Amino acid sequence: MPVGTLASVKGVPQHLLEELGVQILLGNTYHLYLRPGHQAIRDLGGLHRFMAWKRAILTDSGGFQVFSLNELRKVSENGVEFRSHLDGSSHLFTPERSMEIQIALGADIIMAFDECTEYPAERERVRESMERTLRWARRSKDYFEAHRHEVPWAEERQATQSLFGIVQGGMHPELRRESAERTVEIGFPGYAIGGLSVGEPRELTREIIASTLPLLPKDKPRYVMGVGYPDEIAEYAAMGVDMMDCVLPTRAARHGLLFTSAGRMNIKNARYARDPEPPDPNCGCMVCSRYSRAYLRHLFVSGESLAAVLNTIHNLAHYLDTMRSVRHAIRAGESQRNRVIG
RNA sequence: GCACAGGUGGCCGAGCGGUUAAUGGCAGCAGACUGUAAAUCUGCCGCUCCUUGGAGCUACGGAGGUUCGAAUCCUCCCCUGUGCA
Repeated sequence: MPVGTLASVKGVPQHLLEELGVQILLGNTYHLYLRPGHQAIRDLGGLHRFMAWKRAILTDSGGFQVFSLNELRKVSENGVEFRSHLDGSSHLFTPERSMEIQIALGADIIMAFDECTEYPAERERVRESMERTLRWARRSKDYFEAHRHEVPWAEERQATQSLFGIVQGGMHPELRRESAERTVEIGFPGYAIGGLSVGEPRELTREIIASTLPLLPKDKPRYVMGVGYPDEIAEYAAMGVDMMDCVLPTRAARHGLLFTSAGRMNIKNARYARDPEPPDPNCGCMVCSRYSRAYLRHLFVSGESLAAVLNTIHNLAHYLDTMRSVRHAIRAGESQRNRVIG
């Protein structure tokens, strides 16, 4: 899932995202609440209509901002008090508030309000945080079920709109287990593993995913939040992860880092100044089939906004291709198995 | 010709007797980025060596001078800008 925090995948218009084959976008509760405001979006017919995107949308609950806005927030049992990064004003996010906003945005998948625990953290601190996330999950679900119909588009969306729970528990497998089991107990149509990619070694990320995944129902979507590099997402998918989101392809693109079949490529490097090759000769995307490294480098070092646009398109294409090949492999594997079984 | 104001490292621009290889910014080179406070951030950036940390050399228009010590003070010269002839 490409990340479009502010109802926009920075630099890439929706029709191009469709052309790239993007099926679902991620938006953010906290940001859209601050601007333009969830009421405005609701009044404009919901986030899909507002941003002219007919395909699926998932909204994050604001839980990650509990982590990322570390300096600007205060966590209590009731919720989190944020100081807006835009103007410094104070805002209280509770599970109920997060649900209210997300219902008003009207995404297809909305996320329970959680606390993304920082790393490193003392075991007790992680446990406390995990317990709070569980209580918030309960409250999120209760509010969602009681109020999900209070939007103009409730009927058409009712059958499909769903609330996902989020597993926390830091880097402690036992806490992850407990979090997973109790989240499943609450019952959601899909489950996320949160609290990863917060600065821990990549090896740890994989271990936690590996140990947590089997604890989540196989017949429900399993979503790892905030990962990863191309090789990582393929690996996680192979482990059984169904969904992932990450700002990496888009942010890195804006910073001049391209992901290619040969690995990372810092397109701003001087060595590409006279390189007529496409960024990735093995990539069939609309950027690689048309532009050279030399041109992309020129755009980047010149500060042309087209650089961000083209780099982002390529990186998204690369990520989407990666996932497409994962799907093909899965299908091939299934037919292989069916053949064996059949 | 006269009067002011200036000439600083690739560029712009601080410094105006010592702690100054010389603040900043730009340009340049490289790195980071993982549920987006990110078109951001970090490092390097006179030359040559040993390569932790150092050593040597060359530098603030030019040439002299004052001083223990000068980009900083003095003299002359060159150049640039503005104004007046």
